[in-house]
Amino acid sequence: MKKILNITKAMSDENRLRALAMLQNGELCVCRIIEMLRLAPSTVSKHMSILKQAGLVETRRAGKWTYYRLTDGTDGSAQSEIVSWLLRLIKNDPTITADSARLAEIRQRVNAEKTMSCHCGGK
Amino acid sequence: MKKILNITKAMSDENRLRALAMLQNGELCVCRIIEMLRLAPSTVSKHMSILKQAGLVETRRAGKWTYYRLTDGTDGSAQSEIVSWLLRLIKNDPTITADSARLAEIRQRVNAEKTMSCHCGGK
DNA sequence: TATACATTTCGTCATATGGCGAATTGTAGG
DNA sequence: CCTACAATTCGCCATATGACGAAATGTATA
Repeated sequence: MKKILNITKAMSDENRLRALAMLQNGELCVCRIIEMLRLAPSTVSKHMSILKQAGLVETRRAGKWTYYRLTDGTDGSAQSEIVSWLLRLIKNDPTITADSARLAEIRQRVNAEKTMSCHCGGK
Repeated sequence: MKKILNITKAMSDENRLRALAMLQNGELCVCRIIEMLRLAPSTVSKHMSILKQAGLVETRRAGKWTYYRLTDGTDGSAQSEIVSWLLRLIKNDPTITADSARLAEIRQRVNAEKTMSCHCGGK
């Protein structure tokens, strides 16, 4: 029961849903998610840890960066089922489509800055 | 988004999950749910209205009683998918199995009291 | 209409949650 | 080692949530 509540509680916040939706297109480092959600780093970190605690996302450390990705859904686990349900439902939400567009821009910019030392927000 | 959050928030409370699980075996009047959850009537009423608002349950009025049931799942709606996922997951939870056992007792007692005027709790 | 009973609504309280900035931790590079 | 930067943890605040009892509402029946 505790486990299920972890999952449903993790899904019951708009910003966390937005983060999950963003991750559909592949892993993102925290700084990118911060940029997308326009929230304080500490806030985003907390959100991501809640998603991770629920088993909905996994992390990969690469140097100074931590990359988050959706938990692999090929195992038919409870998490993967629910996440695919969720993502299918919110796909057409205005907020989500706006996020997607902005994320595409960010990916382009990041790509262009590949050679620079700072990949994060790069002001 | 609002709609999805209504659903996920509705699912992110233990007592509401217990109520949903109970309804798998058929509709129940509020007084029975009160008895199962051992919560104040006002509290249970609030919980049920949240589930109804999310579209997870429907009501039927019969005289003084209001019966709640799971929303019909034959339409392949978002709600029915998520509820079946949820119920499958919590089926083996200790709290839920205990609830089921107690519900069976209550159904028996109620059946025995069919001829009495008060069907609810019958102290 | 008056009464009883099931349910809901309202007002209140304690706790949970989401937000932030400051301080801390971990890692790469000078 | 010392600095810089990504990310997390901590402490605090405002709001949301879940609990209750009291009062209101709806319905059947005397």
